[in-house]
Amino acid sequence: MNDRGERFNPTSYERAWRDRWEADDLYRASDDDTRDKFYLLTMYPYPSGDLHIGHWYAQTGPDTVARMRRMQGYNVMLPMGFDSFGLPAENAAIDRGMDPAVWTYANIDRMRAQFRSMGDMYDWSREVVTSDPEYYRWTQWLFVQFFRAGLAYRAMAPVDWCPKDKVVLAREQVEGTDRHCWRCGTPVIKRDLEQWFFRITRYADELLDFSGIDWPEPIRLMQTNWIGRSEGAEIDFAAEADGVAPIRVFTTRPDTIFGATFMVLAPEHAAVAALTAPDRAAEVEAYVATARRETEIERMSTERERNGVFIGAYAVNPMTNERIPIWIADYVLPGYGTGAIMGVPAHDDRDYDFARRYDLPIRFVVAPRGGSASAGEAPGEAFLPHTDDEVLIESGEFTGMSAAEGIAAISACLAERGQGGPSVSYKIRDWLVSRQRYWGAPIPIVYCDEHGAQPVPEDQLPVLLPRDVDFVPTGVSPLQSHPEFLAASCPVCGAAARRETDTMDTFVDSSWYFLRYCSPNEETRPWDPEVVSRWMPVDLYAGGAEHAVLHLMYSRFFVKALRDMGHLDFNEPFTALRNQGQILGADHQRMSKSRGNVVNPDELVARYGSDTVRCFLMFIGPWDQGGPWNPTGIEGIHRFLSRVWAVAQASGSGGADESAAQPLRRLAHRTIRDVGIDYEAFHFNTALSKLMELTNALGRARDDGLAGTDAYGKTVETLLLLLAPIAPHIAEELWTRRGRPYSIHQQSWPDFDPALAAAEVIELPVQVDGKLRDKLVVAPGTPAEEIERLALASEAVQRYLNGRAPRRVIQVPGKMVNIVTPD
RNA sequence: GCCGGGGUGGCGGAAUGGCAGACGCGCCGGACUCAAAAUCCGGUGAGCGCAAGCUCGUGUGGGUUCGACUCCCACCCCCGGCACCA
Repeated sequence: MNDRGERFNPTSYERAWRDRWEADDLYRASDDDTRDKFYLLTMYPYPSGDLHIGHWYAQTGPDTVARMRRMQGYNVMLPMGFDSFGLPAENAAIDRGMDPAVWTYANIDRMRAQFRSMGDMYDWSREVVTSDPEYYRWTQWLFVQFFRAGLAYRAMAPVDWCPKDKVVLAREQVEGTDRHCWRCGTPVIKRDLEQWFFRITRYADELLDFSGIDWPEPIRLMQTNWIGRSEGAEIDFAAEADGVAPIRVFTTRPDTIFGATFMVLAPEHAAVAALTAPDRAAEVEAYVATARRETEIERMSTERERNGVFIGAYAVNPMTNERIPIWIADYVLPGYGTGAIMGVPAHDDRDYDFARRYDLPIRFVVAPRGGSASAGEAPGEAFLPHTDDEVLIESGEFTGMSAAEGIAAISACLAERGQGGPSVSYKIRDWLVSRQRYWGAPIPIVYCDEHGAQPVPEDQLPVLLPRDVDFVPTGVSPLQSHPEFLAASCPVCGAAARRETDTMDTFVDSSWYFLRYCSPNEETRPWDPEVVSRWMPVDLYAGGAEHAVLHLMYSRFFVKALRDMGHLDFNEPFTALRNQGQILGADHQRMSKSRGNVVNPDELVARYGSDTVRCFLMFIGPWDQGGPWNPTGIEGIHRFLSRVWAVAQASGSGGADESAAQPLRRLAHRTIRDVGIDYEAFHFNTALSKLMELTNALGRARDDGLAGTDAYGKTVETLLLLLAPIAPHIAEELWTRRGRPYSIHQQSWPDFDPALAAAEVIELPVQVDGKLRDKLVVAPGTPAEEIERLALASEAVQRYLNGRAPRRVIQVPGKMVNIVTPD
């Protein structure tokens, strides 16, 4: 012991405080609190085994904000849980013979303990584990609601199939550009299988509307692009073949129809077989077969040459009445638009390449207004008109119109003639939710020979996942070979029926977990609607940007669909969203066990304590930026907290000069103002730098003999209150050591006095021609004329002015003076 | 290719039209010590100068402005997303 108190030793008290906070239920969020609620959600983790430093990074920022909100008087809920269904558990079962449930729950136990060492203010009484039957019972219940509402349906869809293992592979189990099976290396093939879908496309337009939610612009753009709304027209081209219906194409540029010189169908298009001329059949069949075998990656590649085959049939352009040849080519995708296009080579890059390759006519029908481009000339490249400076040419009655006018007029004309009309296409597809996997929530459907697919009655939920299954890879899902699981009876007629063996995508689990947190113990319904409408929507959601178009869009879809079914009374799940950056390995690569670059925080916590690790992570840079892991500098943060320790325990003798401590008091008020702003904006690094400045100022004041002043003591307590959200343990320890009442986390956030926070004197830079030459020290509010007089009187300014009168004097009040010299 | 984010000392970063480099790391010097560690104090963008001070400096090249890291135009590089969507 010395006069600065005992040594800073966080391990001596951190754990004890966490135990006490937990024993006292300090963070229990009450449903009946009358204060304003603040629901802060962080993305729950997959229980992969151990927490890594990235989890600490992601969680510490939101915890800091949650703690400040609580001190500001909000009823804060910060829940935590586990997204515990998924492939890694099943892999552990296959590779190591472990029961996926045993593996998963052991990981959860370990991670829960690691989470507790962070000191975050989670309300663990609300914990949600998605693989618990008490949870997935309601995931299944939701599936049934979607099914009844027509939002869940079954359809054939191509899936990746390993011909050696005879098993359906998930997208992430297909590796490399040659698309081989991750287990045996055999190239995968496409197979059509019955799959379950959620009809998210029904909400495409509403999902494009982000009004009223405060989300990062990049995320909104990613979702917008993913949904990919395009306005245009559908146009019927009569087929020159007996008994074949007109072929409908989708185009965003109906104004260019007079330039359509051929038609291209996707190889999968339903009309191909009927249209193909006998002498073309062999070539067409070969092409279709190749396209079907081809991998998505090959087909999607923009590098490859566009190729196709003529099918020996013709269609009629409804505007020109010309016969145009029909081709098939794999650059036309079966799933977008109508799977058929009109080829306008003069005004579309892809059609241009195709026409050049196969010597198809290229006809210009759009030209610059007043320009002299003539049709029929071989162009250097296709050009895409997109402004009103261009007009239609060679387009019959539409010649002379702008592109926009042409789109409207031609669409209207086609509609009038019953040959199509305005139309909208989307890139987004319905959400494929079935997985041919074991470790997920079973899809609650049974198949009856008589009544088809029937939902399991709600009072029979959950459909429990059997535990006594064999994980030796046999090529089929373990559920397929489990007779007791398969056997069911039809809910309609009671006859023997077969149970669905597919399980749900884990993104279904995570599309509603934030609702379950509100009333996690409901046994007769998924949530209590009253409690949900009290807590929801989430006020602030913090997590990684990698979920921009998956989880974050699925959750929006769920909320909108459940609203329309009458289960919810709001439109959006997450009012505000903030994305943290990603902590990369020291090698600048994404952290992963296989790369061996994962940083485990446990040993850092053991060495420096939780507060130091928290502060260090928040100090290394802007929270939304992330970056490669580099522990250099953690000592500096440890020193900072050690200085906090020292200045908080300094004691002074009486008779200290209170007025000499006035600058310290002013700095304290300024710091209250600035740190509050920074925490709210997730600028934790600059908040900490201001706390360091305040701490350093306290150290100087102590060395100047001011430790006994009232201002010093007040400033120490201010420092502890501002530090409490980001370094909760040391703040509590020092607070109670000063004899202040437990707990600092139940204190009010300090107020600042704007008069004290304002600067007492201003140091005003004086520039000559924009270059700094001198500084003036003036009181705030000094009149401009006085400042100008002082600036012009400056010796340095006089030297540059050299006897001349200034041409101009520019002042920015409180900021600077600039003197502009003549010439 | 398209969309988004970014590029500032030896390093992490601060400043979003007004003193570039706050805060911290590292390094250099000093105090304390028999010595070291720890701690504390001072210095630390580059160049020139004994100094006062001057010049240059925020990816590159232009521009706007009294004044640009910040705004505009063109380009280079790094990271992320999408990728034949008609």
